[in-house]
Amino acid sequence: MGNSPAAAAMAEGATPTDAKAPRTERGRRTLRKLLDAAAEEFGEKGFHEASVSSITRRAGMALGSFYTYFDSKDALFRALVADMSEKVRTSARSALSAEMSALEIERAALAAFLRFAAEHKEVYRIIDEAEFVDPASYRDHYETIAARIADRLGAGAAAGELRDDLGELEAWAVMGMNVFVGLRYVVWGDKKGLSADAVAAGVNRLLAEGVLRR
Amino acid sequence: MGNSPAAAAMAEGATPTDAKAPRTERGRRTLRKLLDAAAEEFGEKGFHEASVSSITRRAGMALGSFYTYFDSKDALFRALVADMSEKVRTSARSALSAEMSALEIERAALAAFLRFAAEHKEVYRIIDEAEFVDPASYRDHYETIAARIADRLGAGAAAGELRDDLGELEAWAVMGMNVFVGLRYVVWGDKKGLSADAVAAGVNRLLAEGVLRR
DNA sequence: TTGAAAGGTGAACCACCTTTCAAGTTTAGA
DNA sequence: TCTAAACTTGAAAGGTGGTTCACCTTTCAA
Repeated sequence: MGNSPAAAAMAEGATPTDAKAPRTERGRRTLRKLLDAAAEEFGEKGFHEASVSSITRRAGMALGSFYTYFDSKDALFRALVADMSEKVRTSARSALSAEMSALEIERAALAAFLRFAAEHKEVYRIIDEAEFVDPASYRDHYETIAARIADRLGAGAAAGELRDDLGELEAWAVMGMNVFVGLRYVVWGDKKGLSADAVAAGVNRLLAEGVLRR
Repeated sequence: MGNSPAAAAMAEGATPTDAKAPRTERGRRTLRKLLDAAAEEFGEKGFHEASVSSITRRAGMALGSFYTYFDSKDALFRALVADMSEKVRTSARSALSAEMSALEIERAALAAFLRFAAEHKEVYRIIDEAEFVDPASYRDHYETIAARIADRLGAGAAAGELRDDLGELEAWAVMGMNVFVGLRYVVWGDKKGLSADAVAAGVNRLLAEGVLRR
């Protein structure tokens, strides 16, 4: 939140028309307030319950100003999804380093994602709702992440650490595990639940050993 | 679709007031047409884009008749979620038999779920949208399924086949894998994609062996 | 200093849909 | 057969909230 999500949205695949680029410093500040307010509002209420007037109220500006920055409520939502999607990917990637083993990489990526989700519980709601408001972004989000996981698995295989028959299917399975344990232990988790590291460790052991008794 | 979803909804935890029980044969037919039309409409358009008038048009009846059977659009949606949720659980359970090994049970459950999803692609949209329209049902749906998976894993451990430290975390991980491969290969899958059995086999191998090269 | 562009304002417009209702038709059981 | 209850009908009430617009204020480069 706060670090120019519009610019991030532009850098990604989002249509340039999603946000109208402000030309002055004041304009950039206002756009940022709008995006932050929208993340809160959509996160709390969901797309349809959220209202443009409530978002502008939250951002401390008049209703009409909204349309200086976005063509529609939908366009705002699309910009937000692109931004969140980017942040999710960045959060996982920044936790990785080259000297980790393939398994450590998966553990670190999941732990980082879980920590990010804990700080930004809105991401789940916002990205999930994109399935209905902006299906293309939704699909794109998960396909991009799956592709990244598949790459990591491929690299692990090339290094001789992982099975060399891992592909897209396994990448989607790993992604599904990660998303669902995040939903359960981070978004719905109570205070005394498992920590991000504990969850990541458990999932990692599943990847390493499977479920069979040995 | 068609086998008295209202009754199923009642049998489950859904509020009895979600659907008003018809008293004549004609009424039961009308309620069924309404529920089937709603499953189509919500599946295609999502909750908010769907309209009561379009649903009644699809069902071939007057707009006003809707309120003979449901108090609101929300109530209809709730009844539908309860019904779909029940069907998902039934589909997996009916594919299992006692003489299967723990691993075979997981494979069969996933294959059955995938086949069900292939025939009822609306389930994904309807259940996913419950996150926004009826959060309690959404959470309930996944918690119930996770509990069932956890039970199966526990039984496998008791039989000496599976690790005896598998719990809720692993159940959520398995559920996540299943849901996501279903999304990718069934809901979004093209004609020439992997079959339900091929997907289930791949996921099952992950459960059996993990990702490490051996 | 100045004026054109950028940004801000909020009342009002309007399209869309859920829900109601009063009046008709059908069903089922006595 | 008869009648009360069940069911059907579609026009219209009523609410909601996204979007527009004409006018005002601020910014900034020349």
